Amino acid sequence: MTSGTNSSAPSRKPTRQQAAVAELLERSDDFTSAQTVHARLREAGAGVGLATVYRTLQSMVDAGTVDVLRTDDGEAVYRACSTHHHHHLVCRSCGRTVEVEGPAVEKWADKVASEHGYTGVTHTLEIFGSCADCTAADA
Amino acid sequence: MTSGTNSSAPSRKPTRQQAAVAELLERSDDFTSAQTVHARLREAGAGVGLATVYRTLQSMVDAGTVDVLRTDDGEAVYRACSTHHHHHLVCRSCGRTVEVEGPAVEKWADKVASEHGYTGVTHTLEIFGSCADCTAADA
DNA sequence: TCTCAAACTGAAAATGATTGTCAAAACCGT
DNA sequence: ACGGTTTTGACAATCATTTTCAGTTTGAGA
Repeated sequence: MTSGTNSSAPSRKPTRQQAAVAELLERSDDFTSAQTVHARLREAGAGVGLATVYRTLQSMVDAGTVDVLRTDDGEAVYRACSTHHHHHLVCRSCGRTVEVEGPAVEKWADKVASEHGYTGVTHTLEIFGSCADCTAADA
Repeated sequence: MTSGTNSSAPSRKPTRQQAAVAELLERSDDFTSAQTVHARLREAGAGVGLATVYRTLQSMVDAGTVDVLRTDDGEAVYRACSTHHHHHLVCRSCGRTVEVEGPAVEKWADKVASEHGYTGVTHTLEIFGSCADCTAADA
């Protein structure tokens, strides 16, 4: 129900395709959709099946090595991120992303939730804006 | 490009279908998907076309009378909310939703963003957990 | 009230991301 | 090399959402 690929095993050696997806993500700074990853890999010669891209991305999310969020139109986008808890400051135009932390926010969310009797609390927080370069370009 | 239905006009009298969708949302406490709204209206006798449900929901979002967010699987869900800026505390099991405010969080987000040179900042923040009732039921 | 154009509706078809299927291919330990 | 397990990938199936387009409704004016 969680992954289907591997669940609790110490993780095998990544296959060529898995490595390709992982490396592509490492190289790009912004969130990238599965479709785009697939297209880029194809262009780069190292073709990887679309289904495999989705599967790999999912297991990476499960493994916590990749963050995922949804664009306004519901498309899932992925990004290789640091493993500790953080949030994202994303440029609305170019996608440039900065990881940010806000310990105070975490505490606030937990407090508010427990005040209302909620347990097992998690939260999502993304900040959007126009980065300096894009703001300048718009002028 | 924004709505197609109405954009800057002082808004006409709502049609029977639009009223039906609006009333249904008013009556339900939790976030509801377009598909569900459509199904409920159909059951209730007052049938409204699926396309119309989507169109109506969208213009309500544009008008700011309804909040929208995405479930984990990317489905859009809607809820009639107060018009001032707020966030949601949503029960993961039953969907029970509480509107919460966090002025400090707003300021923090703006500050962090501007520190990184981002302008025109917006953000999304949702808190998920298991409400008291559901936590009890699980025991 | 009659008329016409603009706005609205809805059934059906189109779209597009994501997932499921399943036979072939890559791997692994023996 | 051999049998068993895992992964892959082309393709079909799903499913929410959008678009199309012809028929209906609405509103302002004659």
